[in-house]
Amino acid sequence: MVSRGTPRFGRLGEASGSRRIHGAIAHDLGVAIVSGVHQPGDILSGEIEFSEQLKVSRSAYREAVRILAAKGLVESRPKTGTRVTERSRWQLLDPDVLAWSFESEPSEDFIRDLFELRLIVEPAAAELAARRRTEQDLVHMSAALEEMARWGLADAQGQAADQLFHNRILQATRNAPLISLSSSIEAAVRWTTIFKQRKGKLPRDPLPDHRLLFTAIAAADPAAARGAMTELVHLALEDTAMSLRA
Amino acid sequence: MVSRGTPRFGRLGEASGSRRIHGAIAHDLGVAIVSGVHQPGDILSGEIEFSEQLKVSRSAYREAVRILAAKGLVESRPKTGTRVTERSRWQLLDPDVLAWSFESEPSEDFIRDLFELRLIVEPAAAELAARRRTEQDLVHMSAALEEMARWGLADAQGQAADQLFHNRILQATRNAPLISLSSSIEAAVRWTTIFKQRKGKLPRDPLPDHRLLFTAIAAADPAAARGAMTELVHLALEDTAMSLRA
DNA sequence: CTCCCCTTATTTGTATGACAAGTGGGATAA
DNA sequence: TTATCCCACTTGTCATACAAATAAGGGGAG
Repeated sequence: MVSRGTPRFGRLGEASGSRRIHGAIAHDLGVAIVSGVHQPGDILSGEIEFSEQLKVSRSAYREAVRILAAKGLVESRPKTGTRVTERSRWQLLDPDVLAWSFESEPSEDFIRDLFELRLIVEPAAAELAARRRTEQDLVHMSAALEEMARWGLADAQGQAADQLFHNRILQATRNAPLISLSSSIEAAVRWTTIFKQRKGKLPRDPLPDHRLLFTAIAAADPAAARGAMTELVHLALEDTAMSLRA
Repeated sequence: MVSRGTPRFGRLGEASGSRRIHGAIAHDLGVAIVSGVHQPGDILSGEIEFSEQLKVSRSAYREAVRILAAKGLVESRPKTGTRVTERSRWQLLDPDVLAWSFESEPSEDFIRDLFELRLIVEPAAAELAARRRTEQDLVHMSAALEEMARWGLADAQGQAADQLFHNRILQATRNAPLISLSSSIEAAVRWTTIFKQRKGKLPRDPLPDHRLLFTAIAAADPAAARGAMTELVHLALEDTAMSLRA
């Protein structure tokens, strides 16, 4: 059933969900599903058989399935078994599902769709931030921007600062669901963007555009903030497409 | 620890996740968390103790916790126990989390934020639909609209047709992540809107606005489609706010 | 007295085996 | 042929035992 040889052990870091066995299984199975190894409609082999193949207990395997079911990837019923649900029912914007998607060379279409969504949401978020940011928010953004400039964008610290800067902007929108959505997407995309540094360089230095965005938000200029963020997302799209094609 | 008396049995229908015990526990615990009974930082009593209180096996309880953890509501580690994570890490847009939120009288703020997000996403979706809809899409939308008109909006069949109509529009965007996002939100909101029919009536008959939206999409007029959808979301906001206040 | 390491108790994680419940499909009878 | 019932198969639940992780407290060295 499962075609992978016998990985068993999750990757190295990955922070959350790889240490415990059920997390590792969920991860591997999740990747196998989003990458098309198990296609919608496919029925996974029974719990006993599958768990024996993986050499884990049925409990651990079942907990993994519960995780996947919670994200809409599978659905299990007595007698029928556990089947992969159709793609339209997957929680594509769940952070884990996104991460799994980007781990296995997502399709061009998916990238396009995702950035289309970003181009809808993030400029609007920037606009809200420009309207609602407090002085405190500006202090935070500015600090992150400084860090970004100090370390450079090739550096890991610089990447972290970049992420922090964008997060500060989201916080300024004071909209929890919007923050939840955007940070999920940004985190997933940024994950892949790390590789871009190795092969080839950036299409263009993004720092000036970041400063422009900050200036617009500081000036409480919604239209300018929207425009600057739109530009940044476009840049990110080029980066991502480039790093995935290479 | 758990303050609820002894429900044990989930509600009546609810379709998914209430039948099996682990689903019921996840549901009850999920509601308890989003409604603030267990606040972020709180540590739930140990697995043995908690599962005994609920009179279920430890396995069933653990599977429930896995579900909640997959949605970011809790986080469990050895020795420390299972603690409710801070709200910023919750997957607020997960269909189940949304449903649980609406089950327990969500705060005004949350409603406001959610509709703010809808006002960002859905008009944009309508715009995309106007650009990309095929003749086939129009046939589907038209059929749903007819059903809506036939049954009326007070009827369950009419509600279903309404939902179908909006879903057809989303399908026409050809953007899977956007579909995933919008349908989650719409489903959750519509769930509450069912109650509105009982007490008080609608602010205004929404059917003409629906027809306007359809016409705009059929005419491939993105700007008009955006405007019409914006109007519809505003209407929905009034409905929802009204039904929750009452 | 302070700091560090190490032991230990506690909690989650995994394993195993047995039984209950549900359900699709085939056997059976009209 | 059609409808009904029964059965085998799969997931769901339970109970118990043990392993692994780790926060906290205690003891020893400086």
